This record gives sequence, C-alpha cells and structure tokens, in this order.
Amino acid sequence: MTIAKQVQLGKGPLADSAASALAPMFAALADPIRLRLFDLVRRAGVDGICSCDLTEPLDRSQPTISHHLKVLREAGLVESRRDGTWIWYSIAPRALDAVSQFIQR
Amino acid sequence: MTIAKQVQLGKGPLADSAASALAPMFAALADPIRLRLFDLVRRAGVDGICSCDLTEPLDRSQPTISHHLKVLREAGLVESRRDGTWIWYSIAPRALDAVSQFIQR
DNA sequence: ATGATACATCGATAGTTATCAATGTCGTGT
DNA sequence: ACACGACATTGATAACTATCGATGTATCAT
Repeated sequence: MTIAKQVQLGKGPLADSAASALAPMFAALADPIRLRLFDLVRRAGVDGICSCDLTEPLDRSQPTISHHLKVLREAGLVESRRDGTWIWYSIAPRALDAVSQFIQR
Repeated sequence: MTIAKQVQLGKGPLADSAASALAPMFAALADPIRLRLFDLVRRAGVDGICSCDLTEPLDRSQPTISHHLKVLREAGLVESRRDGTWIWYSIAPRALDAVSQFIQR
C-alpha cells in the first residue's frame, strides 16, 4: 500500500505508522538546498537534469550535492538513471502524493 | 510578504531566500510526533484542543510534547491561547499555504 | 592501458535535535 | 498564604545531519 493511501486512510487520527512513513518525506524537503534541488529537477520535466548541472547553481561542493540527491532519492522523491558518465535526475511519479494527502487531509 | 507569495513568485528557480523560509516549515513536520500533533490539533477545528489532551495519546512525556508544540508554534503552523490554567492549541490561519504553494508549483 | 570526467563513498567535524528528569512559572481554589 | 494542577524551561545525553577534502568507482576517449 502506498504511503499516500495510509495517510488518507480512515477518519481517525493519523496513525503512528502513517506518521512514521510520512515524516521522512518532509525531512527530505526540510533543507533549503534540497528544496532548490527538487525544484530544479521538477523544472527539468520528463527529460530530467544532469547531476553536473546541479552542483554549480547551488554553491555547494560536489559531495554535498551528491549527498542531498541521495536523501531525495531515498525518500522516493526523485529518480536517477545513468547515461554514460552522466546521471540524470527526474521527479519520481506520484512523488508528492503522500505529502499532498496530508496537507489536504 | 508572506512566505507563500515568495514561493509562488516568478517563473525562475526557487530563490535561496524562499527556500530558506520554506525549509523550517517542512522541518516542523519532519517528525512523526509533530505530524500527529498537527493532525490532532487540526481535527479539533476552530475550538482547538487543550495541551493536556495531547500528551497521553502520543505516549511521550509532558516536556517532550511541550517542546514539539513549541516547534510547531514557532514554525507558524499552530497558535495557542491561554484559558485559565489550560492552553488551547489551534491551527494557524493559512498555516500550510506556503507548503501547498511549493507542492503545486 | 592511460588519462580524464562524472559521480559516489569515506572520514572527520561542527551544529542540530529528540528525549526525559528536575525544576520553574503561572493561574486557580481554599 | 498555601497547595495544586497545567505548562514551560533547563540541563544532560545520545542520535542525527550538513559540510568538505580525500579517495574510490565507473565510463568514455585516445
């Protein structure tokens, strides 16, 4: 079952399990650099954007950007695919569904 | 200018200032206990809910709940008003506007 | 094979956070 | 004034996080 469905479920209070699944998504967005990273990836649309084009505009070192992208990826918000030496990032399908469900709960 | 407006502004990438203003809101929701706290307060509607009714269902000590409520309050997500010895919490008007703006950006 | 480029991982550090016991503060009732 | 209940604050601790330099890994071009 998707986290979004868990969050939506029932009319009772938000379950502990749903809250525990939801919190990491908010945590992934609880950093200015990651918010801007997510925004940049989202603006790139279905094509995605190369990791190499994300380091410079955010004024952080390459390992730091790599770290933040990993956090976003592990939260299920973005996806990556390799193309030669490049790695392209794009928004995961239904990435913000769970967050959106909570907001509109 | 509201944070929501900053997030909405323009068609360029999310500005550093907007991201820095938005991140603390996500951070405030990046904890299971606070997500459930916010949910409980929201379910209470305009009347609000007494702090004393928030400690028990979340299985945390009174200082811990007090700490989390402070985080939510300082993030502008909830408001509190005193009524005798009780303190009533309610959802701040337009609490999630900025977050919502970002999601639908 | 060699070198170069893109990205990830490691190790270290400084800053932040979640938690609780103890204590403080404020309002109420007696 | 005094005791009590509701909540906040303090102090301490363990866990987590953002950051970067150094290093590792994978792919491509020559």
